[in-house]
Amino acid sequence: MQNNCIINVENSINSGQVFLWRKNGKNWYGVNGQDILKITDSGNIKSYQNVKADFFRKKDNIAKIIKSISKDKVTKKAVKQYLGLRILEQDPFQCLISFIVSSNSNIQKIKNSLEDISKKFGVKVKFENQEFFLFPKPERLANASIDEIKSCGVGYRARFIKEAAKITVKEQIDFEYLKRCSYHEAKKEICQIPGVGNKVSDCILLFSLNKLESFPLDRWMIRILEKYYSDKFHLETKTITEKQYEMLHEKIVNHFGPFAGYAQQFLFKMERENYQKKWL
DNA sequence: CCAAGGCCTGAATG
DNA sequence: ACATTCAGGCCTT
Repeated sequence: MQNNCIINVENSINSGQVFLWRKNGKNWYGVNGQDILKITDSGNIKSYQNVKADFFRKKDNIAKIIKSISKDKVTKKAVKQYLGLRILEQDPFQCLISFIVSSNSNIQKIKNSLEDISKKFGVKVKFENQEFFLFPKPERLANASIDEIKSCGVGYRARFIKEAAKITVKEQIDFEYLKRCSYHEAKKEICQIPGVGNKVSDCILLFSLNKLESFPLDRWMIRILEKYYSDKFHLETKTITEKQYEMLHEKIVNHFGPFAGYAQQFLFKMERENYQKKWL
């Protein structure tokens, strides 16, 4: 019971949720929208803007969640192995752009691109004697040229980024509303944004909009399902169509329950570690 | 509704 | 060296 309350900062940051983070000595520093966060090894957060954000989702009853998602041997093992791994609650706009950038890419490149975007369009600040660039505001990216954005190494995603920023500025998307409404409603809304499909939207919903039943199905998760859950979720085709994705997600929520997103995060972390994949 | 092909980029593979 | 291939997908045909 007590053990379940521990937060493992390292595992949480190094699990493919966030990209603009670096370790300096014992402390982690990261960009979260218009804020910079410092996390000490004991898990205390200091905010550049003095904002009290629940970055580690302490509001979640983690003991209850872990009990809820531990439906089979595989998740039980993953949860035990990476106890303290948490879903992070990020700035929604940064999260949106981050996962548009992530599509058809990999962690190192995503990190590089996002760093370039911050440097080029974000405001430089000093925090604890270190230099940081805040994540650009939607207005700044909405007004940037496609070529300027492309210079950050994002290729064809540049126009998606500009368009997503424009939609945010025009308030055609309301993150505060999306935080409150249902998973399906929020998903429908956010999939309207160009460059945001099934997988990317599930990441945004899980990591910034409070939708814990969201279960991003990327290549790794599909591989994991094939490897450990072939009896429960039979996957025949190589490419997952929209309809199949939807049906698969329904089966997944039926199995793992309303906090399926946590199960996804533990499984993803476990398998990537098994293959010794690099993080930040 | 499904399948196939194209897309920026850079690190890894042959 | 150089050419493929591939990587946390999405969009168009």
